[in-house]
Amino acid sequence: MFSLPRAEWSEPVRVRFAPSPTGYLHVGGARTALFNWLFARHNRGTFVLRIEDTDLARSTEESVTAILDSLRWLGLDWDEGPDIGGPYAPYVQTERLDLYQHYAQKLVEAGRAYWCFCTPEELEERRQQARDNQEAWKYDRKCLHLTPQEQERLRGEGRQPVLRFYSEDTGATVVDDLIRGRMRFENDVLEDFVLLKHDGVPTYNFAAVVDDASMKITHVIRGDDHISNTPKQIQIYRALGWEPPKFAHLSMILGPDHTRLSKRHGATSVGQYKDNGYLPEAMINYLALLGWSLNATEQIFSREELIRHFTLERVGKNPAVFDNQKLEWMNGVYLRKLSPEQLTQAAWPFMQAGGLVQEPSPAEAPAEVRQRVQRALQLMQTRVRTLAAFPEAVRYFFTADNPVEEAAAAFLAQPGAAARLQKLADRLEATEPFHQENIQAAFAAVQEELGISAGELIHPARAALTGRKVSPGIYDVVELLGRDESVRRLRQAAGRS
RNA sequence: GGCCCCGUUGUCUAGCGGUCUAGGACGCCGCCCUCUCACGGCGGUAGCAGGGGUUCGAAUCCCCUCGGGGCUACCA
Repeated sequence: MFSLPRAEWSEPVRVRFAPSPTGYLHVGGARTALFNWLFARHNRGTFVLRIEDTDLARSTEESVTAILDSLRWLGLDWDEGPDIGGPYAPYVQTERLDLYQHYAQKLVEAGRAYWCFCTPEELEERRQQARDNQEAWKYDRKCLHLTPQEQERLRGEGRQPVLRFYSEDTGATVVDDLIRGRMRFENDVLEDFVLLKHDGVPTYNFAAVVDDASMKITHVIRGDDHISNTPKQIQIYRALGWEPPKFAHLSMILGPDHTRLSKRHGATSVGQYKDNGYLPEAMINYLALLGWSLNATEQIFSREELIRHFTLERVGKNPAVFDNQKLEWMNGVYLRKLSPEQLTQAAWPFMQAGGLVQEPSPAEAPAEVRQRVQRALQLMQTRVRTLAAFPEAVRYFFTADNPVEEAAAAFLAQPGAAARLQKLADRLEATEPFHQENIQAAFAAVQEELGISAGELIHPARAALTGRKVSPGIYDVVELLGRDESVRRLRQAAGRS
């Protein structure tokens, strides 16, 4: 049985991720971007990146850069966007102001929009009054029937009007959501919302519609905080005589307290996860599972597998709590998949930040240093879950005088410990060549000579060599430390105990 | 308050009327491996929000209640 190529007969898929540059890329935004990207790639469609910077007060250039950086780090590449252009450029809303003006004019001409001179203060007053009377507030259309003369007069007074949409009074707007099914909204609950702000800049609902339509977006996949905007947008499409795209609303990502995930819950930006030592592959995989699943049995998916299997039908509709523990576990899974070279490359910046290496990259380090770092990282590869944990985990391989943990000190304080360490030092000093097999033999010889168990020698040795109670296998530790350093540490500890 | 969305173990989820004494994953607990820790292997813990229907039969369909969330801006 062959499956037919998907969506081959209909128009090619075009989706977009449209962040507003008012901060960093949030994991919720990243998940939305990911689902759009997966949908586009799965359907061999186009993934568009558009910057929605109509909030002049809060949008910043730094945010744009940060968001683009995070998307690149995640490997979510776009086919059209602000930096690379495309057939529907520009991809930044503040560079498309003429377009919104043009369609605003069309709406005015069609009698579907009108100028409103009410000031925010006046509106607030009336809103408050409605609240006091326990009434639901909806813009009262005070300015709907202003004559041209009255409008002139108000403008003369220096009032800068907003443009309001004349929304439908009767009937209902139905949305057939690809994830949620049919949703129905009574039109009379919608007020005449603002299309153009007093400075002529469009509001989100207007700009998004004009752009989605003019950019030929076929599927709008976004967070469910936009569900209540959808009927407004559909009405705009209708008023302009346009065919609305298909909608798919993703449920929110929640914090542990089941409220919308926010800074209060700790790390929430993609950049923070990068800085905290997470791998982009792990992040992608984890985010994909937040709302999507193939069969609930498989958890680990490569990028290619996600693309191959991703469909909107398998996206769930219930909100998901972001689980840092599972992300961490998954990061560990991906960490263990890395080759020694990849591991070294990935962990290097953290090693540098931890002060264990000087060079900014493995390529710039002497081969000997590189080898040593690589080996140390390998020894900890199954024992650590984030890249950021490496420096602390391997520190004693790189520093001469290491603090001795309390638990480790107990091993050194045991009667006879000093003699054992002394003997071990002597043996190791004479071990040649200094490799695993011979090192193990040296340990065995001391044990036999002293008539003690492996643990009775190894535990104090570990304490002496690492200052810790736990470490990688002791023979690995000794080998990497090298003969001179191992002997030195053993004797030093023996002398102290 | 109004409108809308959602509701399977602590968390992510499978389940689309019978194969469910509800499966997988994270977490947690125990055992094995073992020089410690981790990895790995094995096992355990815990759930269909509640109540009414429909049906021979409901986690699955309908209604109500309850709970959670979102929107209700000249923010997106």
